[in-house]
Parts: sequence; C-alpha cells; structure tokens
Amino acid sequence: MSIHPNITALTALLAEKSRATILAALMDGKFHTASELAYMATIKPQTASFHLAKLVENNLVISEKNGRFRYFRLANEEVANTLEIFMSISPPPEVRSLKQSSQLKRLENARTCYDHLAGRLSVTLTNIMQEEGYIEKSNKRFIITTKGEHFFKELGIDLIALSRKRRSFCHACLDWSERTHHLGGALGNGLFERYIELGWLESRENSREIVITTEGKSGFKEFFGLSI
Amino acid sequence: MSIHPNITALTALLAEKSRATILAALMDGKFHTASELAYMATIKPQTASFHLAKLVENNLVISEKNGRFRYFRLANEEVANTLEIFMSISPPPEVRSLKQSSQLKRLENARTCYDHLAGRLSVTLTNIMQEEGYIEKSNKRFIITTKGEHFFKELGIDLIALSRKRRSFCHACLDWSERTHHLGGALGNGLFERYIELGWLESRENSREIVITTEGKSGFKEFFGLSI
DNA sequence: TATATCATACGATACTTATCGAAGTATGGA
DNA sequence: TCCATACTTCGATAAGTATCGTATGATATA
Repeated sequence: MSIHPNITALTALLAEKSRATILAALMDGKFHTASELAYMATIKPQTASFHLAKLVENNLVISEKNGRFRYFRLANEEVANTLEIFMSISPPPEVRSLKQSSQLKRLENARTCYDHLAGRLSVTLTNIMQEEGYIEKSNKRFIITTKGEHFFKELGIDLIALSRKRRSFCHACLDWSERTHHLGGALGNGLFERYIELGWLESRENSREIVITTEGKSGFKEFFGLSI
Repeated sequence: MSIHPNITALTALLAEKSRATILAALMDGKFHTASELAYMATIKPQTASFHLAKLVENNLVISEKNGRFRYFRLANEEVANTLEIFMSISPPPEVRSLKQSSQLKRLENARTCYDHLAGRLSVTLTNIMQEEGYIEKSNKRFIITTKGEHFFKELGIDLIALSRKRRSFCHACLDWSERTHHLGGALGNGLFERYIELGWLESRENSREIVITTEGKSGFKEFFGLSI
C-alpha cells in the first residue's frame, strides 16, 4: 500500500449532491440560515441540519447562533479558494434550459467569490490594475506600487485600515470560469465593498450574481478606462 | 437550486479509499496490471476490476490489452496534474510508523509525477534552470531561452524530437509536497528519461520513489552546480 | 401564557455501493 | 488436449448513509 495524502476525507464531503449545493450556495461568503440552505438544496430542514453538522465537524463551515436562527458561513477564505479550485477542474455543468444558460453567462460575467469580486469583470479589472502599474504580481500574491497607493486612495480605499485586518492582504485568487487569477484577500474585499458603496455594483438576493449599474459603467470607465 | 460546476462526478470517484489508492499507484504514469493494483489496494481482483471499469468509464484511466494481461494507465498528463492538485489541498497523511515516515521523506525528496520528475529535487533543478537563464516562466508554461537550447543540447536532449510529440512541451506542473511548480510536459519527460539513461537516477519497482546514484550526484554537480 | 417558527435529535427506511464467492471467457504453456 | 493464469461478469451480502416523519428544545411574537 503506497503512501498518499488523505484525499478521501475532503472528497467524500463534496461527493454528495446536497452538500455540494449547500457549499456552492455558501460560496458568497455570507451567512445563511439552515432552512434557507435546505430550500436551495431541495431537501427537508432535518436533512440540511444533518449535512451542516458534518460540514461544521470537518471545519469547512462555521455557525453562529442568533436568537432562534442559526447562521452558517464558510469557515474561511481558504475553504472558498479550495472549492473554487475544485470547480475549476470539474467538468462544466450540464445546461438544460435557456434560463440556466443565461444565468451561467451572468455568473461568468460577474459574481462573488467568498467576499470579493470574481468572474470576467474581476479578472479584467485585475489585469487593468497590473497594466497600469497599480499592482504587481509576485508568486501567489499581488504587491501594491506607489502609483497604486495613490489610485486606491483616490478610489476611497483605506489601505492602512485594510492591512490591519487579520487575513492575507491581497493574494491572487484562482478564477474557475476565466482560468486565471483575480484579486482576493482584504484588498479584494475592500474594493468590492467600495463598489457596492459607490453604487457601481448591486448584489442579488440568494445568488452570487452581480449586476453592473449605470453608475458603475461610467465609474469603471472613469477610473479604469473600461468600456462595458 | 443554484448553478455550479458538476463537482460531485469527479469527487465521488476519489472519495473511495480503494480507488484513491489505485489512482495514487498509477501516478507514476506507467502501465500496471489489474492484479498488481488489486494487491496494492489490498482488495480481490474482482473488486479492482470493478473500480478500474469505473475509472475507465470516466476517462481517468485507459487500458490496453496484451495477451492475457490488461494494462492500466492514467488517461493523460492532465489527469495526473488534477490528482496532484487534489493532493496539494488535502490534509497530509497520518504517519503511523517510522518506516512510513522515512518513505514519505524520500517521496518528498524525489518521485515521479506521471512521466517526469517531481519533489524537492525537481523543484530545485527547475529553480536552477530559471536562475541560470535556461528557461523562463510565462503564465503556466516555461519558455526555453537561446542559452537554454545550448544547455539541453550539451545534456544530450533532442529538443526538436521532443517538440514533435503531441503534448504540451514544457508546462509548469504543480508540486504538492513543495507547494510550487516544477517542469512537466514533453521536456520534463525528456529530462527524466535522460537522467535515467545517464544513470543519474534509478526508479524503484512499484513505487514512485526515485534514488539519486553516485553518478547522479557528480552529474548534477557538474551540469547544475548542485551539491547533494 | 399560548402559539408559531426555527433548528436539532432520534428512529425507521430505502437506496447506494463496495466487497467477495462462484462461474465464465480468453490466453499461454505443457 | 488439458491446465494454469489473468481478468471479467454475475449474484448475494453487508455496510454505509441520505432522507424524512415524529418529537423535542429554544426563541420570538401576539
């Protein structure tokens, strides 16, 4: 019997349709209630509770009690990244309806990955920031240049406050639909929340889909030179 | 129900201990017989046959009949890379014995990944080749410089013959133990076979372990300036 | 205080599947 | 021709587990 990393522990958790659906729903990095996740996976609350207990036990998910509700969230950004990697090497989903097809296109266009932006928009913005010399890629991280510090200040981002957060500051996050990297970490999160604050982007309820507003179109044009 | 890539299809295949062991054994890229794989996974031949049929059906493994033997191999290099990625994000194996511990160290030191070299030695050699300017990393591939062409020629590698092969020439392959990239593809395979041919490395039967010979030590010293 | 809602615990059930014995097929050698 | 070997197919079995009905505990609202 040969030695190999314990690959079955993690894969067994993902090999079940209901659990995979729950985890996919949690990929937005937000808290969700058990019944909400049960509805999404089209199973009864008891079954969802059963699965969630397993996910918590294996440190993929954490829970927080609030009154009679219990909120579930992915344990950390690393879990989200791991799941994105799994998705990037899995075969693409079967598209059954026209509705699904357009939904998938919008997902590829712009979506959340844990707590920051992902998809084509995120990759494009990351590329522009590299080309403009605001950030530089180094191994699996991005480094902010002096030029970049000005840029983010102008955009209304408080880099010092972000750097105080207890997490990787701006690592390169693998994008499963675009098969390349986008900006993650605290800066990725800060940028995303700023876009929302500015009204450039709007997130939809119970979906990772992100919509670019009219203000967003002119905003991205002005700051990034991006025509959408 | 939300849309997400079909993650369960692949993970379900890896979630089973016997199949995971079989796949790990096939990671050397060589052909193995069904009974050999059954022995490695400590299951009866019928059970191995059952699992191998599933793996072939899902295009992870291909088989070739030769007389009364049937040989199994990983379908292609992409499968091997995918498995390495899964291993890199899985928790490390439980070490039960001293024997296992030293075996694991040797595996981390030097092993085969499909049909080329992996582990610390491979990563070190790849780094040296980059530092010496023989190859340059570009996205997920390496590019051979003019200086590099000379080097590989001197080493006895026929680059033209290798480039004719129907596979990626020299892509960056993720190394699960070193958490960085090493040289894969046709060139990675060509280098590995040349090391064997020169007697620098020896591969062990039924294991991915690779042993560096005395000739190898002086060879790597002479050509790469590497002291082992 | 009574009631509705949310979540979990327990037990029963049905389904999946890994495993192996027995039998069958194909091949090579004596 | 007979037998040994390598592998597969089939059927039975046992183990694991996803699911849900019912019941219970906790909490908010009326």
